[in-house]
Amino acid sequence: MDTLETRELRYFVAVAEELHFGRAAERLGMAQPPLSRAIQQLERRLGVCLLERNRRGVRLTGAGEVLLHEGRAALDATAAAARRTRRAGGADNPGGPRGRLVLAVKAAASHELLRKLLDAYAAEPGSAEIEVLPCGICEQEELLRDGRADVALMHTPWNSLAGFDSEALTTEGQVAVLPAGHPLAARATLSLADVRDVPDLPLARWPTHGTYAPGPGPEIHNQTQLAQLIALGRTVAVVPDSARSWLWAEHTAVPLTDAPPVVTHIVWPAHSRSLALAGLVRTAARL
Amino acid sequence: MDTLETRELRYFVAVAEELHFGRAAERLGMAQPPLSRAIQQLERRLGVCLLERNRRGVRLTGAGEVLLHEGRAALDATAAAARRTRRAGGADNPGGPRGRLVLAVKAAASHELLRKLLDAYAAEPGSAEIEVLPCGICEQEELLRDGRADVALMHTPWNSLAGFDSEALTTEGQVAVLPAGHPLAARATLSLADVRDVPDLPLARWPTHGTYAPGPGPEIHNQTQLAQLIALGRTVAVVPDSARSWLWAEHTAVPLTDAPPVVTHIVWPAHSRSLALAGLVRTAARL
DNA sequence: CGCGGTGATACCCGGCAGGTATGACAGGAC
DNA sequence: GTCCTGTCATACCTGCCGGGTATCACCGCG
Repeated sequence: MDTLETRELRYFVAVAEELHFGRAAERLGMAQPPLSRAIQQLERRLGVCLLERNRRGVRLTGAGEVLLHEGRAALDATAAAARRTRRAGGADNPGGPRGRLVLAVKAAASHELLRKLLDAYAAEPGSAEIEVLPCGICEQEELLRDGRADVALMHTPWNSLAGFDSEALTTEGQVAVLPAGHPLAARATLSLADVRDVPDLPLARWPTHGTYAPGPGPEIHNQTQLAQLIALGRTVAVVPDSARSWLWAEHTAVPLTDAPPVVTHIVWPAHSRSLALAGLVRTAARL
Repeated sequence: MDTLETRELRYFVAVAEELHFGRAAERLGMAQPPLSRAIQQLERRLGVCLLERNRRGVRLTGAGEVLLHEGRAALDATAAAARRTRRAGGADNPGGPRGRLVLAVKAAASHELLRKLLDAYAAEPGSAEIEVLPCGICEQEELLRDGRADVALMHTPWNSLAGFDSEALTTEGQVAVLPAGHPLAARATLSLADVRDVPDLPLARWPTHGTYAPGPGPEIHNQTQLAQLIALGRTVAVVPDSARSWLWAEHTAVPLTDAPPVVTHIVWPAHSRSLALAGLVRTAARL
């Protein structure tokens, strides 16, 4: 009578994202009429109008917005249930590996810490196998939510940690990375205002969920590209202390006095009950 | 091919909780054979053995345990999606009430704070209607997860806050509530060890998720009952400072020196995006 | 005024969810 | 041993509903 099926949620999320029944149906691999009917049924069953059909296109109502957000969360949760169950399935042999953990890390961040953590955990008795999944910083939350990863190393203030359990591991300051020859590179320290307003060195921009904030600086896709652009004297970047390990000879790092400190956390889904995960977190907390 | 339907999750959770196909089928309002078949299909599709069928009864495998936990979370999420969408449906008229918020509070806790919060929020321009949902302290987390409530006032260390966003509001100490005539009632302060080891006054026990921890003290169902048992000289209780407001003349409250402080938080689902909720949290933070 | 593009409707069909009847098997009472 | 009982699995049937195709109704636009 009143329990949503995941099929219905999948359909609605597709329509709400495309705002177009035809395209949504194509994405779902089905014809348009059954999709229309399914959405109508959904609206009737919920007793709520989800979409506003103007003759030209479709718009979300308030309730539609709510269902889009909540539905995505629910779909993530069911996908996570399936994935984690599948992964737990192989490890039914007692005495064998106590499961496998997937650890999501931002590519090339916290090398040092990651190495120490993996070594220390591998030395624990009865430790599980750890699969390291490199990814962009914005994907980590999604990976944890939909079960593709079990645990992640995240960095505030960039990641939000909302909805997860976490434990802080290390704190570090931030530095400005400048071309070695630049006048500012001679300074002992800088402030954020200093590096934001250099007319010949616009601040590099990183993508957030695939899109770039507006600004004069170049759009950065990866760390190598950033390093090159700095070396060429085209931009400046603000990065955590530990990033000094990948600097070139043509780079100079100057400490920033007023940049927010970067805290590395180990993060996992709040309801997790995995023994292997508990062991990894305990090991991390002892580092 | 690989996406779980909520129907399958509902079925599996029922079987995993009952550990008995017949009873689970009855609970689900269906016959046993289709249920058996559905679970077999689920196992085949996941490629994982979930249940160990010994001729006498059923047991969960490791993967089954995982699916029970994750599946419950997924079912809660879909139920929350349905409920929140339904509730958002009424408020489609712009200019009308900006939605309605359901606030879960432990019955009879934080009277004072609640009153101040409701008054302050009602005075805000454009504030939503607040429905107060009294409940036991253990139900609050479930209510938030499955969408029956949007926001709650919780009290650490009893509630866990894991998986939610929260903001601390007030901190208070705890007191021991004793019969007025008892020798300990004459003391200016007490320690936890003092009240735990009184032979004639065993510490009252509150239920946790419907069950009681073992111990000598009486099992308490509600606050009135507790008050009466204390007045009769049958038990002693440890409660937050603010509970002084409901004490009887026959009660004496003595501050505890080493009890953990009780922090009242306002708590909401981490992914919530409701304007009304944001307003309420802002109001609470200013108190 | 036709034409293209949108979502809705009408109708049909096949698969699968669900029911009933029954089987297979283990354990207990005697 | 032989019942009987309680368990889950199998066999088979049926009706519903999810999905497909064809078509309609409507609007905006050249």
